[in-house]
Amino acid sequence: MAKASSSLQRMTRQRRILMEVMDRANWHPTAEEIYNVVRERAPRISLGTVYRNLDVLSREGMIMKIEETGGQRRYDGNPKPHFHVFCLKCGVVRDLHENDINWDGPPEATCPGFTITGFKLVFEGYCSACLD
Amino acid sequence: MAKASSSLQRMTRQRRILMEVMDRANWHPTAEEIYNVVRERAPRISLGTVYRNLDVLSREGMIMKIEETGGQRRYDGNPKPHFHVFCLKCGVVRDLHENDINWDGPPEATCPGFTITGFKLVFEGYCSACLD
DNA sequence: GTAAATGCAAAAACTTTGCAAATTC
DNA sequence: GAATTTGCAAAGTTTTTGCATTTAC
Repeated sequence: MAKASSSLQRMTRQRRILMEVMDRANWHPTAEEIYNVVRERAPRISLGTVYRNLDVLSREGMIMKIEETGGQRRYDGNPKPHFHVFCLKCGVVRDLHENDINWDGPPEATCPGFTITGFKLVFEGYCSACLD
Repeated sequence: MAKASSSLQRMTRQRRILMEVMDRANWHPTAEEIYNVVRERAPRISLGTVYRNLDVLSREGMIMKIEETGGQRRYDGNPKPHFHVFCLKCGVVRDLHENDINWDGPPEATCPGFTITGFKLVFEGYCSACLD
């Protein structure tokens, strides 16, 4: 089994600001949107640094990466288990909490102001070839 | 509510071959991989046509688009409800069927040859602003 | 002091699009 | 014959990367 070494070795100013921004974000921004917010406090930060840190934080389980959005990837500063719903037309993403879901069989959810038509469920882990 | 008009108006040679390829695909290819297979039978097809048809077919529910893969989007020729598992390291995607999942609460799955560490659940539909 | 992280800019990767020509019904 | 679809090529988007410099510990 691969050693789970932390990738968070140095708390740089840029990383700290990014973490604070994600912690306070109450929506599901794209990397570029995050970049624009972080830039208010770290004007010289680069988009590359934002991407690198978002990768680190999501690998460390401190944020969530949402790929199933029908468009650009989005990020969620809340790492606690919860789920999402997105609009097939405009792409907006909203949170869904465990309590809003009927777990009696394949999940069903109701979300005020949303007509849900389906869901996607993807598990993740390691195949035996990659598990050393 | 928007009219659910079919986007499959003409069965072109390219579209038919693509549909046959997807129907027989027993793995989860990327658009480019599909392009390479289809090209064996339709050498002049363009990657743009592949993308356009993959979009049409997934909007029509004839194939599945898998975005939550940690990398490139992948496509699944099987439109029947089923789920996926992917390797966080090498990115391989495998199928999971309903019966392999424990639906008693938040889903748990076992998949031979796979160590599962988590899952993502995303609902889709239409927000009230987009539902006309 | 040393290794990790950044900024910059370029490149890579992926996807969409405009338009004339070809094709389907 | 009319409207859809294609091929081509270009452009658009999104993400990653190499490398010299800076920064954290």
